[in-house]
Amino acid sequence: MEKDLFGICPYTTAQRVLSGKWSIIILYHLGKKTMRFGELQRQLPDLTQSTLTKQLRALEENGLIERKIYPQVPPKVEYSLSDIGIKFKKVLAELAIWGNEYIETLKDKNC
Amino acid sequence: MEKDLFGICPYTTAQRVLSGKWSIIILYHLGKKTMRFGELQRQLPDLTQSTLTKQLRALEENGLIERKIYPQVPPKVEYSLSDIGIKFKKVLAELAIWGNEYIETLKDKNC
DNA sequence: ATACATAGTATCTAAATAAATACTGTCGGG
DNA sequence: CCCGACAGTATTTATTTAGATACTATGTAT
Repeated sequence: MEKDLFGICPYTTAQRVLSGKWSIIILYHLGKKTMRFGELQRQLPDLTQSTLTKQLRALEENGLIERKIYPQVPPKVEYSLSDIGIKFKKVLAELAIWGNEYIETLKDKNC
Repeated sequence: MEKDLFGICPYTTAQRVLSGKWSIIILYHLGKKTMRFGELQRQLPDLTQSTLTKQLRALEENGLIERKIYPQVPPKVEYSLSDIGIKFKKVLAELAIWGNEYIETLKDKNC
């Protein structure tokens, strides 16, 4: 992990972690419970396996999630939120409130 | 504005608005006060004028900000948060708290 | 021996995003 | 008549991100 500069603005930092198409929903699902790869994939039918793998690796790199490998066959790998990932749930909660309000405004404009 | 589907998950919706490299910081700055284009650009020296224009247009399309043109010469254009943009400030507040905690964890791992 | 389940990798292509750079229009001041 | 201020546009290029598709490993069950 070769993360760079300190003293970075918290907003810039957050943006870096959240950009992309799937980070928020993945964090939301893992926030509900620890899940295996396959289970998570079933929650998210719109991304392919390789994309999901990449997203998970990125979140792991950034320290938001943890990956626990059980030495079994067939493989078992569990994904869960890290400590800082758990703290992110507060953001998710506000995001959910806001997202719903936003959806309402779209309906009002019926577009 | 041809935004599509309703009944969308609030997380997916939020993600769509936040993806990209600059949305959060721009919203943060406009949350402090209404600003003219040039003033905003001086706050954000890391993006070029054309990139800033595109980001602002995207946020406007998504209904998060408003753009007020004063018919003057030289031109004066003010950007501000819309109603739903103002509501986003609650998310920003949580994001700031989390972002700072996240930066702390990076320091602990000194990377 | 063969098939199945799980969690991947490896490549390649496509799409989306951002950056670089140069150009535009108009009014007032010098 | 030219310059500067402001807020852009236009075009091209580069970078980043995601998607499609095919392939892998291994132990158990049939």
